[in-house]
Amino acid sequence: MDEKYFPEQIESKWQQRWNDDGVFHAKSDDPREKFYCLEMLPYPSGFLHMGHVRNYAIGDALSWFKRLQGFNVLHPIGWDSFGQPAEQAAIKRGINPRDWTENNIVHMRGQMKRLGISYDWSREIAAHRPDYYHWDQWFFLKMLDRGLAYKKVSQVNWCPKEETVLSNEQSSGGICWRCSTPVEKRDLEQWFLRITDYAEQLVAGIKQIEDGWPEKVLKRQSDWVGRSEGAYIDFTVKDSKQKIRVFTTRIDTIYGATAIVMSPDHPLLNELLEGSALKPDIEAFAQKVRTQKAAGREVGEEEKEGVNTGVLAINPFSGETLPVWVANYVLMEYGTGAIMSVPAHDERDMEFAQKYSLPIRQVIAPVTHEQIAAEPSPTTGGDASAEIKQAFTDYGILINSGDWGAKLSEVAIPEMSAFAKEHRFGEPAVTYRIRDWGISRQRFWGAPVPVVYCDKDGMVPVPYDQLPVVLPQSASFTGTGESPLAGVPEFVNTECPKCHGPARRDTDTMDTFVDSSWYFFRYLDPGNEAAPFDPNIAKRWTPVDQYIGGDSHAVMHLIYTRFWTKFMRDIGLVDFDEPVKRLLTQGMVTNRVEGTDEWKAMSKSLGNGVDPDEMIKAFGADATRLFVLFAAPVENELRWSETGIEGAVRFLRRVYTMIWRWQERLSNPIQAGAMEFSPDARTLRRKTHQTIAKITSDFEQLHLNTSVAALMELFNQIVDLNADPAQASNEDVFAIREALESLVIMLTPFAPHIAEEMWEALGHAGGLLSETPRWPVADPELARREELEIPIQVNGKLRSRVIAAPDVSEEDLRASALADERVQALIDGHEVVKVIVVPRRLVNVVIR
RNA sequence: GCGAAAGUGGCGGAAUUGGCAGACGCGCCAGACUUAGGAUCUGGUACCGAAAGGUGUGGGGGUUCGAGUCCCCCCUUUCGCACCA
Repeated sequence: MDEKYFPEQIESKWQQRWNDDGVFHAKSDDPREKFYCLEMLPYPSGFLHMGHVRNYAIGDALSWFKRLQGFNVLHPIGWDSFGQPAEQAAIKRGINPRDWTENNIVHMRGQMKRLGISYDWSREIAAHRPDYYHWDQWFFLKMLDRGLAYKKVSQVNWCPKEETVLSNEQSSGGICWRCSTPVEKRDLEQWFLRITDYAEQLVAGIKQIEDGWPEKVLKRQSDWVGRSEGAYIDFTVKDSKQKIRVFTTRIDTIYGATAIVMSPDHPLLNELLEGSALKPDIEAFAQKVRTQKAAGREVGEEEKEGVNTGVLAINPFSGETLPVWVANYVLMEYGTGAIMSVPAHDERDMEFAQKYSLPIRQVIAPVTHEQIAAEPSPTTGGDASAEIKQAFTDYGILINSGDWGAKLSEVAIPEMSAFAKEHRFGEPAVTYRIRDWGISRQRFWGAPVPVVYCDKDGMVPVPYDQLPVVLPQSASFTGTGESPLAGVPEFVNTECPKCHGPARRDTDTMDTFVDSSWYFFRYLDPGNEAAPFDPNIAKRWTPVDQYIGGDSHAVMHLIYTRFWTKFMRDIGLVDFDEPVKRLLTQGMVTNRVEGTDEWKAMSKSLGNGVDPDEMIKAFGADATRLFVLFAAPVENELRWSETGIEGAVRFLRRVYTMIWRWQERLSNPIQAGAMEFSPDARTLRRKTHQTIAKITSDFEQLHLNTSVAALMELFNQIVDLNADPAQASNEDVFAIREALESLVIMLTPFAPHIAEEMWEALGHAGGLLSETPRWPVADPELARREELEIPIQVNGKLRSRVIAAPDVSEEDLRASALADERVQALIDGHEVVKVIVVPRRLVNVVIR
């Protein structure tokens, strides 16, 4: 041990020691209470960036905290190693994706180890290895067995830059999640997973996790699923048996419907227009809309456009005849692809009606609480003949609505739905916005879809005992949007499992989000060759106690993994609905983009990246991690600046130097006996216990920045004591040892290497981790303030203070406030109206 | 356009949830030690004022003995959704 602080020596020493002793090995048969701490597994791009460092530093701090508290902590890591960048490297530079990926993993694993993150490396997994994607394929077949995987031709999202299909979640907002390129639409035959079958559960399950997940993420998920309650209503086409079914959430406005509007893609359209002179015009219009849509969504709202079909339909409630239009603002993907247009009570319908001079009829009137109380009459609340220019979209009271007049919307909606059902022209209905998950990718670097096609037997799943379907060594990487696997005859040509005749393999691979939907279950049992994992072992560790990652995955990974868990529950692998109890979405680490005022996430292409290795080299892993955690609350954006990190080094060095200074004195035992603490020593002891209490509770809420601040405060208090090791009394030594040992233990989650080093210097052999919990427990007596400095206000303004014992009575406090000289001077000549005494807080004298 | 969240020193950010605003750190200023200082240590650092004192948490109003915190209006920023019937 050296008196000077050389981080690289200390860090490599302890990394070696931890590794040799296997201290981060989690054992499934350990009887202590478990804690599963998980960070989102990285894509092996080649280099860690500071965002990773922040992610792992947070998870590591929590893992250490729980370990020191005596929990059996599982803290694993792995690689989300299938995906685009590997293939791009192959296309651009001719490198084999497998070699590229493996090399990157080697480098990044080294970086993680140099950071000293306390992972259980024996559980490391990688998605691109056959022993992992074997189980992706297994899950796919299970879904196929249950009808949850299916193939269909549909309009899919296509990223023109990456030349691949994207799921709806990956193209949210109309742009590619990875490269932000606007997506186009293409008709392709694709594999889908029926996530829509779980739509209801994905909404309902939110209740189970609402205490542990950020509200923001749950709101996005709930919006994404887009549950909507309403009704289907059938409008019979005049002079025909055809019915046009619409979905509405506002059946109470149906008497205000002045048109039916259909999507240009509506399948019924062709039939309805049979023999109509308008057919060519309408088809031309539909084609125009399709072209606009395929080009990708424009920024800003498109003008509403439509054409009258000449067809008429009958409103089943009123018997009224309505024109049927086709318009670009009605989406085939939502509801039934047709709507009833109620201009008076829907903004979009209003805009459309105004443009094409459709009638606007008010059927809902605003209603006040007084009116509700006063038993409203059919005419209450407004003049129906008045011209309306703005849609009134709130609930209100029905007018001009036949038998339903005078009812409140809330009452009319369920009654009218039931009426429609009774008379067989409609029914209550729930619709969802979420669409099935398209998982086919025309890519090489992914898990092959385990299905073959036989001329005789058609589509045949690969039998479970023939898994995994292994990716070939290589392929021709052209980046043309064709599956590279299609160009590998050894792969494509196979034997039909049923008839043993010649057959062709499916040449698409699965979305990499399949891999990440269940990876944290594989950590529990990574070597299992018979199943993805043993349910009994999983029971021991799951659900995940704390998950940490960026919120960019709020409606991608995080919704897929919830879906996957519910599926695993249905096939008996797990016995719960929600995989993650608590979720932390950490803020991004940003850096100024060279030559601009913009702060953006660090990336190679922007040239604003910071290399963690350089930080480690210059300041040490401990200081780098400490700084990242101290610089901002974990959920905030962290704007990188190198000036602050020196403060972290300075702090660590000062603590280290102090330990060194006291080492000798502290390692000699002091005689037990009655202790008489000096006022300064008492102050230090109180500070120590207050700090323990604060940090312990801060950790529960992951307020890591304030924990570090509290450690610094405690250290400053020790410095203020300014004791000389050679002269210090036994009591001082006791107080200082208590403070320093607590400080070292509580510093461990932030700077584990130097903490271990200092713990050893304090005379403890065997390292900080032990069977008995080391985390200090605050003495409530000492953590409480010994005396209070209570502010005295006059008319709400601070005028003086009084020192009092914590248990001072209200009367005494009032008396001492009124006796205060300053206060008396201010009272002089005024009337004391009242004196407010807040126990332990303050006194406010109100004068006039 | 709709929705949500947030506006506190030069900067990152604290504030036991209605009770001493600015903890902790960065930066800056002064001093000490030094051949030297981009090292270290000590002190200072919201604003106005020589001081006493006054003013201060985006702006305006309100509730309260007391408001960074609660309520209303406005402004700004960030994020999410963008025809979801």
